[in-house]
Amino acid sequence: MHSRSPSPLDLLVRKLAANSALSHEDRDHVRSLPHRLITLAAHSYTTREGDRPSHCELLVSGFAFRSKLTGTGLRQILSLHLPGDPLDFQNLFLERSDHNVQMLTRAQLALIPMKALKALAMSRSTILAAIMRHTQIDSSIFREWTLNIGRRAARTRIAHFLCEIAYRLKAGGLARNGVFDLPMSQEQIADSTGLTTVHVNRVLMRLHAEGLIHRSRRTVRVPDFDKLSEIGDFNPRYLHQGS
Amino acid sequence: MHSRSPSPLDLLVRKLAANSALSHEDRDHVRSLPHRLITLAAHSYTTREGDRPSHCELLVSGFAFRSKLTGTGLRQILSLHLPGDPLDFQNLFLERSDHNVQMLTRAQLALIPMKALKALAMSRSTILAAIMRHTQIDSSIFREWTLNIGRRAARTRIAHFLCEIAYRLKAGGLARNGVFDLPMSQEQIADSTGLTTVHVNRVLMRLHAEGLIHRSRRTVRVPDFDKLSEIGDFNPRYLHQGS
DNA sequence: CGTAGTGTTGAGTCAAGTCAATGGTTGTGG
DNA sequence: CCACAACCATTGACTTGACTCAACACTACG
Repeated sequence: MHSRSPSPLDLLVRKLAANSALSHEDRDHVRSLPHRLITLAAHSYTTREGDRPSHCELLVSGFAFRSKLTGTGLRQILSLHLPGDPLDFQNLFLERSDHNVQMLTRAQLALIPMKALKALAMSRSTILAAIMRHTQIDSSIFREWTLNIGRRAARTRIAHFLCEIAYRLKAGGLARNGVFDLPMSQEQIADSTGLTTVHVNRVLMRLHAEGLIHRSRRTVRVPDFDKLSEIGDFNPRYLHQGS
Repeated sequence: MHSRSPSPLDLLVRKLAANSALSHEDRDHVRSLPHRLITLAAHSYTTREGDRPSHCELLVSGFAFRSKLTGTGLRQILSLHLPGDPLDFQNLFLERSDHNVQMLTRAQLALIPMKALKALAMSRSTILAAIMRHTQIDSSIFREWTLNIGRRAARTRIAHFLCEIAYRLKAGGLARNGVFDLPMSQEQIADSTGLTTVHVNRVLMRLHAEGLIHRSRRTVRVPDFDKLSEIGDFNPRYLHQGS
């Protein structure tokens, strides 16, 4: 075993190995995928609906999201991506993207040529399985969002949304003592929850007044996660962590 | 090449081969998967949230759907499955199901032991890739539903829903001249679109009065698909057919 | 210090929900 | 074949959660 220099691809290895068993050999193969690092400004797109993606993107730092637009231009945010998340596995076997991928903040991405990733995946089925498992967890989150948007009242819906972010950030080591960064405007929260900006503001104000959340700028503190979970009808089962 | 007797697994072969290139050898392997046929009554479950699925299910005849419930018992239907659709690829690499799978009508299922399917998929990466592609199309449909429920008005939403079903049924050879079976109660349509039964009824009545749809029992006729598509903001791109 | 993006608030409206009753359909068992 | 039960569709009257419109305040940043 020779020593290796740390690489952004370690993030990908960690992500895949967290949910699937990967041999040392598999890990080495992932780590030696060709890639290059780029930095993007907040709001910039990496993929637009209709694009033929040529690279698979790994979010090294910063936040990103996926979205779709209606014919009249209304936006729905479909998912949120935290540092360390791969962004494009959902498109791996589709010719054209059916949604947009956009940065929420300034972000660093590792770009892995789709061809190389696909070739590796096709030659090592454990890696393909690990990727598939990751996309299936992604899909489970889509399903929970559908339930959230379709069947929960605004207050519950927003509480649920906050719980998910808090939980995922904590799992990724990005939250301490219930304090975390949520670099989203209220408009973006509205587009994530199927509500309007004004209504999101009112609900947040009320949650704040009730002491369920504390906000200053883009930092949120949740003093009692269990209480917020109850209000948000949140159960992390759908995130398929551990097990 | 020897002759083969027709089998329910031909449906699976057709489904997978429709979207991915599979060799004759691959097809033969899929066709020779172990399986057994069962018949289920309308409304029966094959999977419940929390279950550890042991079989992968292929819908041979009849209709099925996936759903989740909120803590207070409200239901959201997440997807609809037509004859020929596989039902459980979404759970292939997850230990526990995060949603329910339920029959809409009396239905025939082919049950394929998960182990056998997984073993085949792991030994032939083209097959795993075909399965993955299928689940990714599934996910694309989840995303469109999220947009539909989150950002479109009731009338548009229901029109969109009807267009999707009509389109998919037609693609599967299950609609003629814009006439097709929609074996769903208005309550089920409501749970699919994030609306209430009463409101679904009013919208359907209005669409009917405007001549955009004709209904009798569980049969629907769409005289002008393009017009309904326009009202429903429907574009079949997200179904990733052909290409 | 101006400009653009956000956040906050009030007043008024409306799409969709709630509640409740009626009638129609389907299926089943006697 | 009828009668009952269970489910489903339809409608009216009323309510409300969320939206719209329109100000105004705050913050960040060149």
